[in-house]
Amino acid sequence: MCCFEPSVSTGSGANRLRGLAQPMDIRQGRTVPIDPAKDFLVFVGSGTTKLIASASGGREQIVAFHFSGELVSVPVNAWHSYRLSALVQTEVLAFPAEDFLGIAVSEPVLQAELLRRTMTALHRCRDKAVGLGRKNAQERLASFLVGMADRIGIAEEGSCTLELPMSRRDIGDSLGLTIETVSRQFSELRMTGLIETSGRSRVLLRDIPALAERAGHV
Amino acid sequence: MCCFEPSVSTGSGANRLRGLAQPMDIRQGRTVPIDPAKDFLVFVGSGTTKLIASASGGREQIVAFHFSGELVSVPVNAWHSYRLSALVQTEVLAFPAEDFLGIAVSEPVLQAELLRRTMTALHRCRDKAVGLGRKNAQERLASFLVGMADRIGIAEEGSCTLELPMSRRDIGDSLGLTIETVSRQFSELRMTGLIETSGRSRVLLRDIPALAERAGHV
DNA sequence: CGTTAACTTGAATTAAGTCAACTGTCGTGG
DNA sequence: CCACGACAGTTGACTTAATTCAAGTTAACG
Repeated sequence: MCCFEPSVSTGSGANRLRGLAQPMDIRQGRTVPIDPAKDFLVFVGSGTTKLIASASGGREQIVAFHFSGELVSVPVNAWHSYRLSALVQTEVLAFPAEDFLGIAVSEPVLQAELLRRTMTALHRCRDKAVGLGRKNAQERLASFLVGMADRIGIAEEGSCTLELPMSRRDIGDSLGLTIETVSRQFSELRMTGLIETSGRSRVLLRDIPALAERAGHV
Repeated sequence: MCCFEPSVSTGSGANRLRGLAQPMDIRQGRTVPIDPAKDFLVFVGSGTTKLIASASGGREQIVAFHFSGELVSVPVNAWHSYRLSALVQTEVLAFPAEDFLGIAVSEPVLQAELLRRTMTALHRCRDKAVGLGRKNAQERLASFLVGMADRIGIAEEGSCTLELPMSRRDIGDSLGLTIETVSRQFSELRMTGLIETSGRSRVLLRDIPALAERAGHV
């Protein structure tokens, strides 16, 4: 459970935190059931989740993916309605944000960790916004792959293997593209030899610097 | 200087914070000069700023606007290069993020405020990502106007006046659109009677609920 | 009052979306 | 272990929203 767990499991605030949230098992494809009346902070103990925003007209945008040990802020009073959904069998702890923050005030180390994570999420979200606002389909997919390599890639000599837990639809919903466009861009990258794929979920990144170049990362 | 100033100006950490940053006056159109080797936290004392990300090919995406009393996190180790630029004559305090956070650990109230603000920024950024990923030009502009009304609008009976400090280019760079498309959408909204404009910067929002509807806010 | 840069409008182009048909993968049950 | 069915993914042809390029207008400042 990564670097967050120590803060949770020690100190006087830890017991108070435990009282706030029951551990929950979320089955693949299910939404984390949270009270729609307040903001939540959800800790992903194991598994993978996606944070989905719904706009009008049934359009959905995946705002972030989360892996074991990560913490997600799920807002409720926003312009769009958000929900957190499990990509695989996932264990979570869902804390009402206000209660969590109340406890964190008296636990500076916990609060500092929370702040650090929130800033990381903010910086990721900004980089994502740049991609959505100013990049073409090819750059978006390249950027996505490089980003995933960073988080869940298994490095090999000069290359990197990815086992993607999300479907092409999820990738499209994350990149602001249709499933068809994502597919075409996969084919394109395959054609140029930058990646290889096998089955639906395995991707081999053959040259990450070249992919980052193609992603338009400055 | 809003609700952040009290935290800065009282307590033992306040003096330490003051030692970290000289107040700076940034002239219209100039970039806040910060050491490109480390992350910064910039407090906007008065004025307005834009946080710009540069992707390859000279493309720019404005990631956020900031008004008096707000705090901006300017990252350096990200996929894109960021800079903070003044839309009008602006006073700022620029803190090296690491130093600021070091002091904040021993000032729970300051840290809590910082956390609260960072979460607000994250939630705004997510809503923005939804717009960039899944909305058409009309919805994006409507969303922008409603958002600005929320932050700097002068409410009147049933309507709201905006004095926009940013150009059409800035709006385009913020919405992931070209200046021409922004202009056409302004005309469109004018035509349908949802807004009136006078001069380059004044906008009258005649029906905010209708605009929010058109913005695709759920 | 004149100049200049910001903004607007129009016509042609293009990247991505849509619609439709086809193919491959993977889990199930014979 | 293999065959089948269902669904995920791919590919192609056509459409469309937004961009690009170009030519006016208008607002703001000296």
